[in-house]
Amino acid sequence: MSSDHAERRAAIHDHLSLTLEQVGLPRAMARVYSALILAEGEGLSTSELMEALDISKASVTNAMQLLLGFELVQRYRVRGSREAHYRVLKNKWGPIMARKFAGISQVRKSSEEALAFADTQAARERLEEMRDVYSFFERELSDVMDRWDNRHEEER
Amino acid sequence: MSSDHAERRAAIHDHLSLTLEQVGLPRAMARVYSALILAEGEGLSTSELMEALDISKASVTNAMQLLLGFELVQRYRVRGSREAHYRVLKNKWGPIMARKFAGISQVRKSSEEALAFADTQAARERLEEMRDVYSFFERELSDVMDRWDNRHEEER
DNA sequence: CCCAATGTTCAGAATGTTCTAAACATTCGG
DNA sequence: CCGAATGTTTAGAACATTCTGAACATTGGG
Repeated sequence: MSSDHAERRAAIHDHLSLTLEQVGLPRAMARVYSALILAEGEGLSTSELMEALDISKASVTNAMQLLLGFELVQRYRVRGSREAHYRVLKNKWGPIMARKFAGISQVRKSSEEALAFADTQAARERLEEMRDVYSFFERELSDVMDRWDNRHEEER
Repeated sequence: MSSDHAERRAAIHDHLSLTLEQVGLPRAMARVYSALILAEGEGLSTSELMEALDISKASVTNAMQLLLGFELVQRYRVRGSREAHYRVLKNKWGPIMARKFAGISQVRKSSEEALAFADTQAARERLEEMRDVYSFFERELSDVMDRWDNRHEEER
C-alpha cells in the first residue's frame, strides 16, 4: 500500500512537471518546482531533492540558480540541519503569466518593423493582418493582467 | 544599393523568425513561415526557399509537413513551373493563439489532479493557489477568444 | 582555526535535436 | 511509357543541451 502511494505520488509529479514543461519552463526547473509544490511540508532539502528526483547535487544547484533567479523559490535554513532547504514563494503565478504574454508585444513590434520595409501589396497585406491580430491580443491581455492585479490586491 | 536592400531584407527576416520562435514555433517552421510572409508576391517555390534560407530541399519538405499539418500554409501550382509553390493562409492567427492558450487549461487540470491526491495542508494550499490562478486565466482567455471570434466574423 | 559537511564550478559524457546528402519514389511533359 | 525534374524518406553528421563526477570553494560547529 505504501508502495502504491509512492507510485501514485511519482505519477502525479511526472504529470505536473510535464505540464509545466509544456507551458514553457525548462525541464530541470519544472521537475524541481513540481517537487517543491507537492512536498508534504514547507519545502525540501538538497538531499531530499536528489533522492526524490534521482539527480545529482550539481543538477540541484543548476535548477536552483534558475528558480532563484526567476524568484520563484526561496532558500531557508532549518535548525539542526546544515543543508540548504527550498520552498516555493507565493503569488508568483501572476508574474509567470505576465512573462508568457510579453512575447505578444514583441510579435506586434516585429510585424510593424517588417511592415515599414514591405515593398509590395501582397506582403503588406499579410503583415497588416499579423499586426492587427497581435495588437488585438496585446490590448486584451493587458486588460486581463489589469483585472488580475485588481483581484490579487483585493485578496491580500 | 541593391545589396543594402538585400541585407536589410535578411535582417528583417531574421528578426521576424526569431520572434516567432520565441513565441513557440519550431525553428524550421518559423524561418519558412517568415519567408512566405515577407515574399514579394503570392508565395515562394521550393527552390526559392532553398536559396533564400540556404537550406536543403529535405529541410523544406520537413518544414512544409509541419506547416501543412498545422494548416498554416497551402500548396499551389504555377503554370509553366513543375515546382511546388507555397503560400500562407489567411486568418490563421486566431487558431495559433488558441493553441497557445490551450496549455493553460492543461495546467489547471493538472493542478486539480494533484490536489485530489495532496495529503497535507501545506501541499493543498500551494496547489489551490495554482488551480485558482489558472482557473482565472482559463476563464479570461476563453472570453478573449470569444471576443476575437466575434470581431473576426464582423470583418468577413 | 580546523575539519567535516555542503555547495558551486567546470570539463566532458550522454542525450536529444536539426540538418543534410543520397537513395528512392513520384510526377508530368513529350 | 520514358526520362528528366521534383519531392520524400532515411541514416547519420553536426550541433546544441543537459547531466554528472570530480575538483574546488565555502560554511559553520566544535
